[in-house]
Order: sequence, then structure tokens, then C-alpha cells
Amino acid sequence: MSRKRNAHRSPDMPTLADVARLAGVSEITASRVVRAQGPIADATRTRVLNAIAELGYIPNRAAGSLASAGSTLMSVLLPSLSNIVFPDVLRGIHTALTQTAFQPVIGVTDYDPLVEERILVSFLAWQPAAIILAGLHHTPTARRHLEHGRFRVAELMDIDGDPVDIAVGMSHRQAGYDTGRHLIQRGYRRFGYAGHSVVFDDRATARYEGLCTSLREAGLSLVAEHRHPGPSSTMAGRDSLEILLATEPGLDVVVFPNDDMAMGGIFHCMHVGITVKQQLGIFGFNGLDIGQAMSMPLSTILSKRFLIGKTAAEKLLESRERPEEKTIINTGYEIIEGATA
Amino acid sequence: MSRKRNAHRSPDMPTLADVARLAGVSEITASRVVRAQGPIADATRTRVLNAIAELGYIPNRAAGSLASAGSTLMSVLLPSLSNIVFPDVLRGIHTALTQTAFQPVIGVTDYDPLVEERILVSFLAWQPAAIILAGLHHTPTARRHLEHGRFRVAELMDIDGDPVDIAVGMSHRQAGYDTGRHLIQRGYRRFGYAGHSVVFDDRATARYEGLCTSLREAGLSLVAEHRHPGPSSTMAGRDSLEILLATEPGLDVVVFPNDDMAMGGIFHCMHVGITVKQQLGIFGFNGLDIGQAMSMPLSTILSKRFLIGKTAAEKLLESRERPEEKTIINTGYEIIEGATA
DNA sequence: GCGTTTTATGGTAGCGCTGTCATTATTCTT
DNA sequence: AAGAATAATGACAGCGCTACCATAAAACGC
Repeated sequence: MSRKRNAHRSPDMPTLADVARLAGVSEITASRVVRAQGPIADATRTRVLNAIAELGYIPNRAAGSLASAGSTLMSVLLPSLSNIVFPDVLRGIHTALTQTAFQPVIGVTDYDPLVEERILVSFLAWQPAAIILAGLHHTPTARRHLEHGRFRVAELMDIDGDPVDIAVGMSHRQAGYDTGRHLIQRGYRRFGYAGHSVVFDDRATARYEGLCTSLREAGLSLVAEHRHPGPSSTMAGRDSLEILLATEPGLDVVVFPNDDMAMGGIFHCMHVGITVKQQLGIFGFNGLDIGQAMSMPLSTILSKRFLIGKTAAEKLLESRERPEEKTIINTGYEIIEGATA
Repeated sequence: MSRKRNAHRSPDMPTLADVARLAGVSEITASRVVRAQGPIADATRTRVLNAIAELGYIPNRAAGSLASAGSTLMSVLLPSLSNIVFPDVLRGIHTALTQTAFQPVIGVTDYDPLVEERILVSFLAWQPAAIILAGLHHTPTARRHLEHGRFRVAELMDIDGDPVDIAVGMSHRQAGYDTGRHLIQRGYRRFGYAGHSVVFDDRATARYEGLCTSLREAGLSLVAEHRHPGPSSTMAGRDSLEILLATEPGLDVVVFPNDDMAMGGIFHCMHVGITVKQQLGIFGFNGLDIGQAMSMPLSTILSKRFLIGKTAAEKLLESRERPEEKTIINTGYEIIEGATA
């Protein structure tokens, strides 16, 4: 019989046809039970469910996806997993998807738009229901694919720009600006900035620019800045502050692109005996748990990473069709006064 | 013509047939070019590649997966993403997969074997080439699925047990034991333990047991222990140490299940003026960057999370067939002396 | 009571791709 | 130079499922 092709399959992996036969219904009815779709008599449903349990049937999603020209996959493209920000976003996404049929498929771009484009294309091959990426900045090819596809798109983290479909995040430029205003108001005047390689993280750059703008408006400017070559880390923050202070000892506050580096800055101060806040203010970004667990909690800005991921995933599930109107959701942020600046 | 079913598809999404027609070859030949499989004349390959570029063809992996009864997906089931350990593992997996056709699909189980089982089944529906999970402990149903499937399986983190196929990790029991030996040798006698809810993380429990064993062998035992209800965090570590010292002020060393909590312990000491190491030793687990960036680096054990993920993914790719022999890879660990114990 | 709607089920024809086998042109042996 | 191996391509039949339409039975309306 027509089992000749089955040689390459697992021994007797049951199919929907097997389930249907055992339950004494047609394939399509069994299919409807599996998908909980369309009207099914209770008795029928029970028979099919029993057959499924008895055979240990597992639906073949590749076949389903092919037949229905769609899947329950949600592609998630993140710049990095080292930066705790993105695991937090991912948790939010996961939380929103937990009770649904959707599954996240993740890819990591290393902050490289070309890598993002490559991974995007390989994800499109699975006909995902939705795509989540970070930022509003993509290659022209990637943007074209995003615009023309039959799937929802959410661009996370930043909202300063023109999204393809949905943007969820906050204004990083504004956050940087507010950082400057906040610190100026608290009396700081001689600003330093200890960042990391600019090829990483557009958002950090936007905050930096916002900071500079606020300083300029107040008739100030950055007295000194140092950029650690390579990605951000606590050690990078510690080293950067040391270098910064060696070249410019008269700073009264240093802004870091994130809490990890700011923590490193605090460790440097502790090491060389600088009184944080009195002698030197330290300001971070993200509002990580660890910074708030210090007896002297870190002054920083709380970004709502989990909320961003969760909101985006929920919004994407609202409708399969892309609406006419683009959606921009501002999850905002909060300045945490803390005790370090 | 036979386009009636196409109504529900994207307007003119090109298929392999379109590519083949444009290139003037058969579908199979075009398919072979796409998959870089079988002998193809250079001229033919070029024509097909041009046609692909011209049409913007993206292969449909659902169709490919269905036809070949296999996919290039690698299912990854992790207990959590909050615990930095697992993003690290994921980075390792991702690194190993970057230059291959394989893509990771992740699921988060929240340390719940039943959730693990549920997600596992939904992943199996995509006919993954391999499955990665954490730990060697699964539900009977999950274990049965893992054993009978036509895919490779890697169980990560722990190696104290009987894997389905491949295990990559370290002995957590031994690590706990060595922690005890190390601290006893350094003169500590009055041990405290500040952990978290036991329903989380089998590995932490194994380390705890190893620690107790080493104490027992030395004629000692835990003088006091406290378990924070809920998951681990820096704040949990800080609070737990406070509670622990309130009930038992005479401790000379406290062991934490991980660096996050140990950092919290150090913050508590700083807050109340306890001299770490002289008055109270603090010992963690994981060897996180942030702990080593302090001027007084944390005494801990370096677990090789990235290496575990990378090694596992590489090993899985070595052969599609599950070999007769099970593989156990011990990635080991290193005691970091540090300055806190 | 007779049309009309609703509920429950089934037949058929693909979805887009690849495994299998077959075929022809080309190169290699001895 | 005859046979054997190799390279390059193609025809065809599904993979397992679901969209689409059709049908039959039950419930409803007035």
C-alpha cells in the first residue's frame, strides 16, 4: 500500500488519519477537535480525544502550517542576550504567550543589522504569525520584507521613529535629556560620560544625545568622556571611570549608559576611597535589581523591559491582520532618585 | 487554473516552481541549488541563484520539513530567563548554531516539570532535529517522548544521573562538597546557608547536599539556614542574611546558592558594618562578572555556562542519529578564591 | 407545516517541497 | 574501445494537514 514513503519516518508515528480511523470519524472532524475549531458534538470530541490519547498522537505542525499558510510561531530578533535587558523583554513576551498556542523563536543579531536581515529571512521561511525586533532601524531589505509580509510586526524598545506596524517602548532621547535636567537641578555641573563602543546599541547613543542636548540648553557641556572599546560590563564601567578620572579629576558627576557599568563605577569609587554622591555622582540606566539592593541604591532610570515585551506580544495577538493605523505604545520610564547622584 | 487555493496566500509569493520556471530548470534542480545538495553545474547554479534573487524567493520551510520529515530546528527548554545562567547557556547554543542552518526555538518551564512536558510536546510537533533541556529530571511522559523520538537530546547543567542521549555540565553535588572542603580548610567552622525556595532549581539543592556531606565528614554541620520564599535575587540574599544573623549571630561563614544572593549578602554586611571575610565569610556560586568587579572579589565557583551551551549544541550537530553509547561531558568548574571567604 | 437557519460532519483537492528512481551526458578505467 | 563509474538533471508521487464546498440532520419561526 501507500506506505512506501514511510520508510524514512519514525516507526508508526500516528497521523491524523490514524486518529480519525480509530475514532470512527473523518480526518477533518478529528482536525477540528485538535484545533478546537468549529462545532463538534461532545460525544464525537470525546471519542477523538480518547483516540489521540491512546495513540499518543502529536500533530505535525509543518503539515498544518503548509496547509493553512500560517503558523503559530512568533519570531523574536534580539540584539544580545548578555545584556540583561533582552532576557527581561523575552520573559515579558513569554508571559504573554504562555496561555496561547504561540511559540517564540528567537534569534540574536549581535547589534548587527546585516545579521538581523539574514536571520529575519530565515525566520520568514517558517511563515510566522508575527515578528518582534528591537529598534526601528533595519536594513532596507529587512524593512521591505517587514512591510510586505502577511504578519504582524512589533519594534521594541524605542519609539522615536516610524514603525512598520507597532512600536512599544520609550523615548531614549527623552530619557537622556531628563537625566541631564535631573542632575543639573541637583546641582551637578561638571559632567563626565563613561560609555562603551558606539557600534553597540542605538538606544544608548540616543540617550547620550539627549543628555548632551540638556547640557547644551543649560549652557553646559560634557567635560570629559571615555568609551570602553567593546561591549558593556561591570568591569568596563570600573575601568572607564578610572581612566576618565585620570584625565579629568575635577568631574562632579558621571553618567553611564547602563546600570552594569554604573555599578562598576561605584566599585571603583569604593576602591579608591571616593565618596559617591558627595565627591562624585554616579548615574546609570535600567533600574536593575542589584543596583537597588545596595545600601546606597543606584540613581538611575527604570526602563520597563518586561512590560515592553509583554505589551508587544499581547498587542500582536489582538488581530492577525495589520491595521491601517500604526500603533505606538509608550511604556514610559521612571527616574529613581537613589543615593548615588 | 489551479490558483483557486491561492486566494488565502500573499499576493504572488514566489514558490520554487516559479524559480525553476524562470531559471529554465526543473523544481528538483532548483531545490538542490537552494539546499546546496547534490551535484549541480556551475552555470545552472548561477541561473537558479539569479532567479531566486530576482523573485525575492524565500523557501517555505514548513513544506520542506513536511516533505523531508525533519527540520533544522533545535528546541531549547530552559527553566528560567531571569537567572542569568540560562541566557548564558543560550548564548553558547546560539554561538554554536550561528554558522549552521539550525535555529533555536526556546521555551521556558519555570522550573516546573509539567510545564516542561507540555512545551516539549508542542515542540515535537515541529519535528525538531534536536532537543536541549536542563537537568536530568523530567516527567515519565516527557522521558518517554525523549527516548522514542527521532532526534538528538542533550540534557544540560547536571551530569549526576542517567541521560537520554547526551549530558553536558558539571557535578553540582561535587561542587557543593568542594565548597565545604575549601571553606573548612580555610578555617571556617560555623556555617550558615542562605538559600531560596527549594521548589526552584534542583542543582542548588544538589550543591546544598554536597555541602552538608562535606560538613558531616568533618564532624560539622550547618549552624543555621534560612530559605527565602520565592526565587533568588540580590535583595533576597540581603534579606536572608539579615534574618540568618538575627537568629544566629555567631556564624563565621555563609554559603549562598548563587552569586546574586551572595552579592546581596555582601551589601548587607556593608550596610551594617560587618567586615567581610574577617568577621564573616561569604561564598557564592557561578562566578558572575559583577562579583569579580568589586574591589573585594567574591569568593565563588565558576560554572562554565556558555561552554555548556556551546558544547551541547556542537555535540548535537555531530550526527543526526543517536549513537548506541550515551555521552557525558563534564565541563568542570573552578573555585575562585576571591576575597570574601 | 414548510421554508430557514443552525449544527454537525464529510469529500476532495491541494499547500510547496523533497525522496526515490530513472535517464542522459560525460569522464575514467584498463 | 568497450564497459564502468560519475555527473547532472528530471518525472512523479506523496509528506500530513486544512480550506473549501457540500450535505444531512436538527432546531427554529410564525
